[in-house]
Amino acid sequence: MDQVEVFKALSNKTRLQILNWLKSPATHFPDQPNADFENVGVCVGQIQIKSGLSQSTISEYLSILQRAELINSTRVGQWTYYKRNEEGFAELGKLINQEL
Amino acid sequence: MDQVEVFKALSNKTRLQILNWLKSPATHFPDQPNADFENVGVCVGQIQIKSGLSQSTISEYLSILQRAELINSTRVGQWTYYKRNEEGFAELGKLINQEL
DNA sequence: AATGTATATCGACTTTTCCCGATATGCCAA
DNA sequence: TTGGCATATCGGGAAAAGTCGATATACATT
Repeated sequence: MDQVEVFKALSNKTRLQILNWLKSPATHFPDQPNADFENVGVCVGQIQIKSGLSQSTISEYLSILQRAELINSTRVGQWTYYKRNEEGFAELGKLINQEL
Repeated sequence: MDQVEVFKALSNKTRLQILNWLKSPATHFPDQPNADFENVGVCVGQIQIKSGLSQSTISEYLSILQRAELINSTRVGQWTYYKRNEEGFAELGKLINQEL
């Protein structure tokens, strides 16, 4: 886990918001069809709509968060679903408490 | 504590290093004269020398860290001493565990 | 095979960050 | 009060991040 990379990923209001939305997908994305939040998460399009930013920006943001190991993706057909990677958050907590 | 601001402050290798140095000042700054690390911390010049970056850059970095509430400063004569603000780190830990 | 939909990638432009050197400010000593 | 340090601030140039629209890719449906 690259420290600078993870903090950069967290240095943006929209990306922080996305992480927060993904904490309770059923609440924040009630319109996702065939929702299977536990297993796969939320698809890009839903996040994009809710964010109000462009499709390309959100796609980019999601890969930044993924490179930082804060979320995971699963491709199902033409959709890519993203969900939080709680192991990454645990590692981040340890980093803050022990290394910073 | 502004979330984006604190993560931006942490998004830089040199600034992370400074925070780490300030964890054990006696080890990292053995040459500081009249060291009173517990009370005031380490002065700008010592940090600047150790970092290898310019004086203006380090002064700037220290105020970024201070605005993020991660360090405190004390002015004594012509020196400004900086030390870690452990309350800020505690708050950051809480942020990660509870809000992110 | 052709079309439609979801996502990723590309190219461009703007804003922010990274650093520097030069200058200003504040404090101390002669 | 003049000169010398320590630090802060200013102005700028280069690199990175933010954000978009356009295009490419990948899959699904007809």
